[in-house]
Amino acid sequence: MYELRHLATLRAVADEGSFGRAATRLGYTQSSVSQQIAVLEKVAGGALFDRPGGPKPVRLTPLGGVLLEHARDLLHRADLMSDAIERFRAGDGRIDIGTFQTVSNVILPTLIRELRAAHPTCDIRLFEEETDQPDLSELDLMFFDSRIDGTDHLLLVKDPYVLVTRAGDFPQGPVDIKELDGLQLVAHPPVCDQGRFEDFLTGQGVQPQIVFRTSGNEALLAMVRAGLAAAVMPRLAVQQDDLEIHELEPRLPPREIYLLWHAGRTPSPLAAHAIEIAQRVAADLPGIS
Amino acid sequence: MYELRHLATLRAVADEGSFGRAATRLGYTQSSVSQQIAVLEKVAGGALFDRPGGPKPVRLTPLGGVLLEHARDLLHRADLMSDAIERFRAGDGRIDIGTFQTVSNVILPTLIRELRAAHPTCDIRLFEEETDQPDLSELDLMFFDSRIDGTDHLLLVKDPYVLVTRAGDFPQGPVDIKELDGLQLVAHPPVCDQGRFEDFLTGQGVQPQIVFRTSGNEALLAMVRAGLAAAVMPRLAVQQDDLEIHELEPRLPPREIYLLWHAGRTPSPLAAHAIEIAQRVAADLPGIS
DNA sequence: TCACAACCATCGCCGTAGACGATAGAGTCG
DNA sequence: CGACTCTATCGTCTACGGCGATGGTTGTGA
Repeated sequence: MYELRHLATLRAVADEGSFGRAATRLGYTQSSVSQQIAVLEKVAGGALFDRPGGPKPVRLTPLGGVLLEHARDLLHRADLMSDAIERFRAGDGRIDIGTFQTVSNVILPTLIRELRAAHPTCDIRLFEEETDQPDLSELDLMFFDSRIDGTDHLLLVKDPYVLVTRAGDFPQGPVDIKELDGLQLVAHPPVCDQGRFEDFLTGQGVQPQIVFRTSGNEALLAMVRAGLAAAVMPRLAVQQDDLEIHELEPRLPPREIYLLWHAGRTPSPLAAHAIEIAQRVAADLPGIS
Repeated sequence: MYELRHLATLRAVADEGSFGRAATRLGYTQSSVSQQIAVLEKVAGGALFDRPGGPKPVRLTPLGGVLLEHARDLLHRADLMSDAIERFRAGDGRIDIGTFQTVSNVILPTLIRELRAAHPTCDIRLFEEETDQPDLSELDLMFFDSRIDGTDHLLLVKDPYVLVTRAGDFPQGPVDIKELDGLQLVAHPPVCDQGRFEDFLTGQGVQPQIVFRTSGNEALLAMVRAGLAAAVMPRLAVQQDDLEIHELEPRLPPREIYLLWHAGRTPSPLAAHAIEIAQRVAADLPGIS
C-alpha cells in the first residue's frame, strides 16, 4: 500500500533532483530517503528514478512521472483535508438547527448574527417543522418546548401564557383564568405545549371557545387587532406594543423553551458555540424567567 | 500526519458501524482498529466516533464526518493511482516518438498499428523535425539517420542511395557514380545523412548539379515524373513503381536508420515494446539490409 | 592520470509504531 | 440481575523505518 509519507518523499526528491537535498528539506537523512524510495519502487514494481551517478541530478523514469502526477494530487488534497479539519475545529463548517416560530423571531436572529460574526464562513441551515414528535437525528441542535427522551437539554426561558386584547377591551392588569371560561379566543393549534396548556385549563374547569387556530403569530395578533377575539398565547410570541397584555391568575405553568441536542453525541465546535450563545441570548431576554 | 492506512480503517469503521467488524473486514484485530482510530483522533484533535456502548453501532461525530468525506476522496484517488500504475506497467500510457519523413511512411504506420493493437488506450505522440541536432530529451524514442552521443541505439536498416529516373531516360541497371558528375538532379536538403552522402560524392570528384531541393519525397518524385531532372535519394524514400530505380556503383555508404533512446534512462514499458516491434518491422522490410 | 568531490546503495544498530491476545469496563436486553 | 456485546487498555513482541558509517560510482579539476 502506498503511504502519504512516501509520496511526500517522492515529491521532494523530484523537486530537488537529489536524494540528499530532499532529505535535508524533509528533516530526514539521505539513507532514509533512499530506503523510502526503494519501498515505493517495490510497491510500484519498477524504478522511479534514474540515478546517473555523480553530481548529475536524478531524473524521473516514465513510471515515476505517472506516480508523481498522482502523488502531487493526493498530497494536495491531503493538505486540503488538514485545513478543513483545522477550520472545522475552529468553528467553521455546517450546523443544522431545528426551530419553531417564536424562537425564529426572538432568539434565532441574534444567535445567527453572533454566530456569523464569529464564524463568517459557517453554513447555517434552519428547519422549522411544528410537530409533537420532532426528529432531531439529523439536527445538531433543536429548539423545542419540552424535553425529549435521549437528549441533553438547556432550559432557555420560561414563557408565561398571557391574554392579548385590544386596548380597552379588558380592564388593565391581571386576568383571572375563570374569565376565560366560554370566552372567544384565537390560539395556536393544540400541539406541543399549547396542548398541555389547554389540558391544564380544562383540568381547572375552564373551557374557552377557540374560534380560530393558526400557528402564525402574526395572523393571531391581526385577528385580535381586527376585533375577532382575544388571544391566549405565550408572551414571547407577542412583540407588538399596540395591544394589551394581561397576565393570567393564578399563575399557570409557563411554556418552557429548551435547546435540545442528542445525548451522547459529540457536538461540533460550532454547535457548542451556538449553545453558549443561545444561553446568553436567552438570559438577556427582558423580564422573563 | 495522516496516513492512508488509518483513513482506510476510518472508512471501514464508518461503513461497518463497529470496530470489530471493521477489523474483520481489514484483517486486523479489534484492538488494532481501536488504536488506529485513537491515533487519528489525536491527529485530528477530537473524537471521530461516538461509542454508545453495547450492541449499538458507533456513529461518526461531526468532526469524523468531515474527515471521512475527505478520506473517501483520498482513498478513491489512491485506488485510481494504483490502477494507473498497473496499467502503465502493462504498457498503457503515453509515448513520444521523434521521426522523419521516410520512417513516417515506411516503418511508423506498421509500428503504430501493432502498438495500438497491443495497447488500445495508449497515447502516441509523434514529432517530426528535420534537423542535424535533434533534441531527444523530451522523447521516449527517436528515429534518426545517425547515432548521437549519449544514446542507446538500434540499427534498423541500411538504406542505399539510388538514382531515380523516368522509364527510358537511363539504360536499365546500375549506374556508375561518375555519370552523376554534372548531372542535373533534385534531392533532399543537405542535412543529416544527405549532407554526408554529397560530401562523399565530392570526395570522389563527383559534383552533380542540384536544381531543386525539398524534404518532401513526393515533391521530388513528382519533379522526376515531370521531367525536370533525375533524383538521388535513399531507396526507401521511393515507394512508386512508375519510376525506374538504378543502383549506384561502386557501392556508396548507405543511409543508416537508427532507433535512438536516451542512454541510462529507464524506458517505459510501452517504449520497450515499441523498440521490439520496430526491430521486427525493420527486419521484414523487403530486400534491404 | 590521479585525487577529489558529489551522490546513492547498503549494512548494522536501535527505537518505536503498531499488531496481537487477554482482560477490564461500559452499556443493552431479556 | 446475569448474559451478551461492544470498546479501551495493558503487556508483549515483531518489524518498519530512521540514523550513522561505509563503499561504489560518476564526473571534475589539477
